[in-house]
Amino acid sequence: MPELPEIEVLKGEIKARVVGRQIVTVDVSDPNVINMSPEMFASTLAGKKITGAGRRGKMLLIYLEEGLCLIIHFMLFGRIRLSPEVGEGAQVVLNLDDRRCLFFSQLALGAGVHLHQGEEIDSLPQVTKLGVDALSRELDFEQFTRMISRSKAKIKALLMDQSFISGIGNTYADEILFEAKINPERSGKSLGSEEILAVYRPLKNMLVEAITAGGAGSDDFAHLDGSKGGFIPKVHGLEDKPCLVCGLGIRKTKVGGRGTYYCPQCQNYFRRSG
DNA sequence: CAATCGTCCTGCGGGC
DNA sequence: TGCCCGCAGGACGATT
Repeated sequence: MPELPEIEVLKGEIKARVVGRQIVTVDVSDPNVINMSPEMFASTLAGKKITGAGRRGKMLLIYLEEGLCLIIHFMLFGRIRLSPEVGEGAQVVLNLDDRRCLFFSQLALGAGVHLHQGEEIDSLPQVTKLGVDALSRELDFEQFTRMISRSKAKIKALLMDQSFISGIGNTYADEILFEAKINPERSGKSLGSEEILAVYRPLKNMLVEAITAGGAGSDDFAHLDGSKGGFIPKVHGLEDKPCLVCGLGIRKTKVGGRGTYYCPQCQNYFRRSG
């Protein structure tokens, strides 16, 4: 499922390949995923030029002429694709002036393509709720330490809490904690300064590396052209596979109701690293 | 078929 | 005692 790096990759692709194009017509075959009548949606978008792209947490922004903005949340399986032909299962199709179309599919569980005025975006409830962006310079080590050490919640739950830090989902939370050698069940409060640094470093670095790699290589993410990213998880989704560091089997549990993968040896709960 | 995913919401209980 | 916070559990919908 698309997290911060995947959205960032899509944002770059929109900027490189779609900005400057004009939307000619719009087809909506699933009105559930938009936030107004299909007629209003289509007539508002028709004739508008695509002017930019952005991101808020795990949401993709597509800016248009006249201050309009599409805000897209992909949730679990949502897809966006740029192609000369509309793919199967397209729910919303933007037909562009170069005969290509930008279309969305597999939007479910409240995922959607919502049209707003650009200046409204940062007042939307789903945006105001977001905590500091994981890649923001504002989230420096001091700030991160303050936030983590104040909380009794489990570190994995904290990393995934979008109102706390935005952009990190289940996959990268597991990968960051594996890299940090910190057990996902440890509370924020229980972490010493070195341990917090051990989480902070991969938090910043891994997200950047994943963007550079073109996002996740998993089946649930694809680029605008359908190709996959190159980021391969070391623990997430790899139950019973040998840990790349110690060779012990990777274990799966639940933390905060989410499937959680970790190495019981490298991420021993009682391990103390300092 | 049932588990799963991310988000939102509700209700419970522990701890300050 | 009262309040806040963490967290479990359910709803949602489609995919594996």
